[in-house]
Amino acid sequence: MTVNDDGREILTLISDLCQVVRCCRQDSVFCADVTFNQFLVIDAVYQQGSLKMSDIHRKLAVDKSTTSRVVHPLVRKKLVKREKSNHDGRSINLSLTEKGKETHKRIWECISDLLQAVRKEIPEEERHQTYQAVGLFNAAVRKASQMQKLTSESIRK
Amino acid sequence: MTVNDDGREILTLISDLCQVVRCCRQDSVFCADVTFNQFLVIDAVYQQGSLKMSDIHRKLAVDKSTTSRVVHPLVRKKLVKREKSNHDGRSINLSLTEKGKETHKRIWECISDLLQAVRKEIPEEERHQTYQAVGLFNAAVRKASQMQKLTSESIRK
DNA sequence: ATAAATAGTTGTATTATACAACTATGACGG
DNA sequence: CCGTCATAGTTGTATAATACAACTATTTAT
Repeated sequence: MTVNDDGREILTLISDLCQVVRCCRQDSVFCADVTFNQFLVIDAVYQQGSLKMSDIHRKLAVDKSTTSRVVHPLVRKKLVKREKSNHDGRSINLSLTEKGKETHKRIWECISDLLQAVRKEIPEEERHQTYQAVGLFNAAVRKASQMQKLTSESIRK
Repeated sequence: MTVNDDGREILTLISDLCQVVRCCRQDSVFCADVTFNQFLVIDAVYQQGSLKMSDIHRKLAVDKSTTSRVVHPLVRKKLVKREKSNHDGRSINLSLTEKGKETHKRIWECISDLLQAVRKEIPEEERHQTYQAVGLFNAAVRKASQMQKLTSESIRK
């Protein structure tokens, strides 16, 4: 396989990943009226007990404005609570309300089915290796994108 | 690792994939004023020489209306040509214009850098196995999603 | 004390996407 | 041959995700 063939294979994988990501995003819509992005926030806060907006922004790797817009409906739905930080007047801490914890539980039950179904589609002896490889691929694309972005930015200067 | 741990690991992988997919979509914006989706269409038509709208719809796995809306700007930009099919009065064939072919070439040169950068981030002896594993993961998520959708639809009935 | 950096919000805009409803055409069965 | 069903594609409508820019308020560094 030549260098160019690898390129095409990687593009095909990325294209397929786009579809797969879209599938996952859809599946969440019929569960507790929470989008996939919103669930990622709820889940992140759930795991940590409490998170700052800037933590979410970094963890999801989206713009601060996007973080604001994903979190706001969760506050409005009273799933998430926001409080000014004690240490930093700019900072806001997020935590789950009781309702938020119940919602997380319900969504996790929903999404667990999907995740277990995914798990079962992968032969048992290949699971660990598959997870490793997907993680490696993720890291590779992320790093390559960052390098590309820096290159493009320095070209613009 | 328990069943639930696997679920969480799969969710983490999917979440990271969302970010990675977003990175890829962004990188295309500064290249020939064509979005990533539009490039996927151009690329698909380029590889085949000619494709029907329904082929694109199936290949990208998006709604027919989405196919319409991704293709239309390409026709407007004169990168893609649409012609009524000889065999089926409903069907439309797409092919690249000369300008479209040139644009494909330029974008491919752009995106090749990214793809090669991704390639280099993966140790040589692990490349093939990584591509295989990502493909397997893609197929697993896709299949699981489809089964989930069917289950949810039959529950609604 | 001042400048620079950070946290977060809001304005603005683009892109992607799906569901529903529609028209036009083709396939199929009676 | 005709009616029904299916398919191809478009358009209306709407939601969600997302980023850049500009802003305010607060913290940090000089």
